[in-house]
Amino acid sequence: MIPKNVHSWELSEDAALKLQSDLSSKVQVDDQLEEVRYVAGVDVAYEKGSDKLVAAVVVLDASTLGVVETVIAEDVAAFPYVPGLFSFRELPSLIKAFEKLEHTPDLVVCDGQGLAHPRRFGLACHLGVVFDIPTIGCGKSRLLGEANVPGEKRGSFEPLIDNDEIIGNVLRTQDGINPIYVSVGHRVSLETACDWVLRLSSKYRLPETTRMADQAVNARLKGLDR
DNA sequence: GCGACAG
DNA sequence: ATCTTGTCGC
Repeated sequence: MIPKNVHSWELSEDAALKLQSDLSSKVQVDDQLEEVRYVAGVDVAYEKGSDKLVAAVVVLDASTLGVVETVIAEDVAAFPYVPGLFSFRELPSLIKAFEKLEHTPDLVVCDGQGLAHPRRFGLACHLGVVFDIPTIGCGKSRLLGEANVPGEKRGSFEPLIDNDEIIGNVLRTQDGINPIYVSVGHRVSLETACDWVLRLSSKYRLPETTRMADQAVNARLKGLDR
């Protein structure tokens, strides 16, 4: 698939900050989902001592959760890891992978936050706006905000709050297992986002989409040094 | 000034 | 994210 909103990735940190503020106005927070036939997961992994990385997008059939397509892109990170500017490090590689995709996903589950971000423009929002596609932010840990501890049962959740604003949900996907952080990426409401994440996390802590992408990325990483 | 800080 | 040792659970 082809990016709809493109911009330069050769940016200083200051320019990246400004771009986030500008692009954040393009994020859609309401449900604009078609029939969800394909759900995609994305992940990136790094080669130990270098900035070489592998990005993967895995498309699953939404009803059977079977893998429909897997694409990989090898790349070199050109931006450092800076909390709050995460997308400028990983998105260029993910875009290369998406450009190889033959199936257009109806929904993308991202590995990182969406609106639960200092400028309300985490990786999930950025990816969503670049392709103008529905995305969900799904993080293993918290970047920003405060929340009560959700109940121990799968499906329990508590709002994640920053500045008196609900920026996401802390969601328990498995009984007694650490909850995860779900937030809106683009064109999906928070309620719908949590519904999907819960549905995709019926067996493990993380969504099946994320697990498949992680698996694809690490398989390629091993193949690199042989 | 000090700590916190997606991956 | 990646590295690492021991421990627990299926």
